[in-house]
Amino acid sequence: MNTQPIIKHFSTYLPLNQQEIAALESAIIERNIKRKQFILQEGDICKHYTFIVQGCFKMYKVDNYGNEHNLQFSTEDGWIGDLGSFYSEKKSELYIEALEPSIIFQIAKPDLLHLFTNHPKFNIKFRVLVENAFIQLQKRILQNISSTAEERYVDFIANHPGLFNRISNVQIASYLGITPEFLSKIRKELASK
Amino acid sequence: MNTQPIIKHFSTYLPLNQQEIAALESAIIERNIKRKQFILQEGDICKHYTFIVQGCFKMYKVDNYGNEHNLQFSTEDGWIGDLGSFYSEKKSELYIEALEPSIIFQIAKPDLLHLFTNHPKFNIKFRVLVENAFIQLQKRILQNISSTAEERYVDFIANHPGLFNRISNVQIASYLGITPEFLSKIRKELASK
DNA sequence: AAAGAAGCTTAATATAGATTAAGACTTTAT
DNA sequence: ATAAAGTCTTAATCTATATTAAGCTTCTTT
Repeated sequence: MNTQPIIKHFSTYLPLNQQEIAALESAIIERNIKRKQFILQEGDICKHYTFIVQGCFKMYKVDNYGNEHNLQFSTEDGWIGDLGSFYSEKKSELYIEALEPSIIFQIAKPDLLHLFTNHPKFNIKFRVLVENAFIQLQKRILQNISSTAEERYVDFIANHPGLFNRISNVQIASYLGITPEFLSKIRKELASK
Repeated sequence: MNTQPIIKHFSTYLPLNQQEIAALESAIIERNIKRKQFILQEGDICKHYTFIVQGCFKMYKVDNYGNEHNLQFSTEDGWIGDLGSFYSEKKSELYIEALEPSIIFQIAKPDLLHLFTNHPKFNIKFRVLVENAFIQLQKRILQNISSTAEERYVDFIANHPGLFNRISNVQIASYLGITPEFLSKIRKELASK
């Protein structure tokens, strides 16, 4: 198991010493995930924090009409998981599914709590991780309550230059909260400008 | 200065010892805020984490057309602040304004970082605070991309039983991302059901 | 007490975005 | 290699929500 990607991920923010690296390595499990494979399904309890070494995932909810609504995408060097379910240990309402063949590292809750207790640095790193994710979500909420679909699409493309060539417009529409047909219309209008 | 409310707030989650209470007390500044008074304005850097002892605040953005969009309300026993500006030390795009005469405790950034470094318990508490806020925001995003305005209003009322009698419908409409006129129409339809 | 500001509602009209349906194209699985 | 599944687009029609404007009511300030 090549743990370099996650060690690098942590060390960029706060360098880890040998002890901390060893503790981290003993907490992670490597998994290979196929395209379309789920790592979380509605009704499951989310038991792991997942770090993506390679690949791409979507996290979404299926509503009462069977429609999917994408809450989040994550790729290399990012994290994914249903924090609500993870901490409350209640059933999740979300699915997490691989959009590409992927390699992930997972940390189970007891192992994460052990890291928090014995190596304060991880506590800090995860506080900062969640703070940053929170700040991003706030921006998205503001956009959702104050911008048109076209503005949101333009902004999504600008802020996710990597993703745009990697996932389908159907997935992007679901993230923006619009139908694929309307996204197609928006793209046509933008092209003619 | 009666610091009981904030000590109780922390102790409910993780009891504080005498040392920690003393450290917390020396970090906080009490302020009385009048109705319509700002504790943050666009262009300011957010220098404090704010705990609300009594009263009610809204945090909002003013868009290019001069329209306000409410991102968050907070009341007694809650926190408010622009975390993005607080941690990045960049200018905020948000306003935080009292909707009622209020009493707050503020912790300046150096004092908070000092607490984080010297009393790990605060690190944990603030990680959990942000995690919970993050989980709530995720639910709100899901609702925004998957529900009608009527569903969002019904849900807002159900989840904020205290607020509903306390703030105007204009403020609620701004939070939901709709116009006050349309909210009025929704309320009429709900009443006739 | 009076004046002004803010809040709530109604209604007519306009627009953003959804729905339905269909056809062409591309990718994936057998 | 072929069928099946998924993708993208177009267009017609429909619906949710915005805009504008007006009138009435309730707070807030002097």
